[in-house]
Amino acid sequence: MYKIELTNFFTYSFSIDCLIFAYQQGKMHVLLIKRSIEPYENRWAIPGDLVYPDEDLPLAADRILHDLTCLKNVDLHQAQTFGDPNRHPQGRVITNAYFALIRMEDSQVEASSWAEEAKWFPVDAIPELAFDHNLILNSTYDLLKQKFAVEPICFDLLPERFTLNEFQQLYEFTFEVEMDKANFRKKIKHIPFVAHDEKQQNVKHRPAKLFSFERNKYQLMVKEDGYQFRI
Amino acid sequence: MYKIELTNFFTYSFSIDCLIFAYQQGKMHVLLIKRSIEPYENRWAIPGDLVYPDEDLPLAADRILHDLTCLKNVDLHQAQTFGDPNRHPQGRVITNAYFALIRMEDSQVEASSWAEEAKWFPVDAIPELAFDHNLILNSTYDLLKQKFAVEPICFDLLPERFTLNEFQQLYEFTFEVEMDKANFRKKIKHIPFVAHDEKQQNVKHRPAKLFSFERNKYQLMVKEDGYQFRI
DNA sequence: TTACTTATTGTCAAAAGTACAAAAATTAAA
DNA sequence: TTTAATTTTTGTACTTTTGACAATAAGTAA
Repeated sequence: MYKIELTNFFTYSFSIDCLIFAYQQGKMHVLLIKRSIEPYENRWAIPGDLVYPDEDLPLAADRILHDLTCLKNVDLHQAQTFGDPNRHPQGRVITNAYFALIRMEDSQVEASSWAEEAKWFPVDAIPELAFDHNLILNSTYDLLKQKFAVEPICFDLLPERFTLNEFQQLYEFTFEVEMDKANFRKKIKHIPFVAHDEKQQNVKHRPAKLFSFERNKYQLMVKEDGYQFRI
Repeated sequence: MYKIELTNFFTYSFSIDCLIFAYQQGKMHVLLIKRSIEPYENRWAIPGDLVYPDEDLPLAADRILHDLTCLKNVDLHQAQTFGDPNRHPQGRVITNAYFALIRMEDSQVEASSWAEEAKWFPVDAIPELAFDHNLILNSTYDLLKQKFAVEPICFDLLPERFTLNEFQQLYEFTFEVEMDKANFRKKIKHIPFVAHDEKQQNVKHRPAKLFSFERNKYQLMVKEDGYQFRI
């Protein structure tokens, strides 16, 4: 009985949109695709598609991202859900945003399926997108910046080995502040880094030491000492 | 053409679950209802129901909460979305959690519609709930604690006028720490409070001064000085 | 060798945090 | 009315962190 009522509500569909961010040349970028289908044909959009009726959300997010951009093994985090009844011109589609942070140079992006083209855009120069995708992008980017301060996700954007200056530049860009180098180093003293013997190459000045974020140690610190990452 | 394809995906329904928290007698509580319908008849559950085909999510959250518990004018915040294909025994129902913080004594709760009963449970003594509601409750409570540290939402739990000690107790409960009274007061110096002339009543010792959180001033500080609430 | 550039470390004062103590305001009992 | 008891509120001395700025170190290029 109730089951019959339930089917009355089968008038939505549900999609996932994947916001892939990368930091390159001092700017944050986001990966967009050009739609080759209606609606909004030829418009730039966040890669996203409908979830299969029997598909779990995290798996759907992986599949959809791979279908459209060929990206694999990306660590997607759930963000907000957008459900304005009029957000899709052809019916009710509620969509759940997921985001991930990646290193552009380590990732092979290739448009596929109904994505005609895939391209990185600086977040401060986004064209008018399909659907409510500008809203989704802005909200998710804000959420991202909030998470930056309390979870060590920013290291997904940096090379595996980075200089403290690269880290500082990312920090300054994200929080829109400037900091003294010496003071920044004091501020991050508590973060578990490995210092490598290796140094920066091909610079015409004193090369900086390379560091890595020590994820294992971080997880241990969280578990054992209740460590709270905060920058 | 695409439209026809889209209807193939009309095999979900979408619901909203409302997690209402209140702090009473040194403990956090959450409002649950007893289901009078299948599935999970007679089980305790988070108040939630299906979203109408044409209804926006925030409005649906308000309506559903009111339908089941008679609560009105509650400030609901969006939380996570749960979409395990098997979470509902009668079909695919993706659900979006919303949460709110309220003062128990200011709120008239009354079970209504298919809710047979509505009752407050301490979060550390939750029975086995319908569907995946234990998971939803735990995840949302964790999220709540995270938000506590960076948004001034905890004042929704306190009386309009509260003593600094009441505030401290809520703080200590939430973050599971103990603090020296004097030091706590220094820590919160930056938060915009109004000190009232009024004092605590009916205590058999020196009565404490009453304070209120100054929301207007807070919003101004955020806007003008980029103030970041952090405790 | 020297000039130049950026990395890294150090210093000192101010601000914030920590541990503990003292003073103040109220009730209840002597 | 005084005193004890209780809790609020303020103060103090010490430690740690932060912020502004200077000094030193390690490279490149001429």
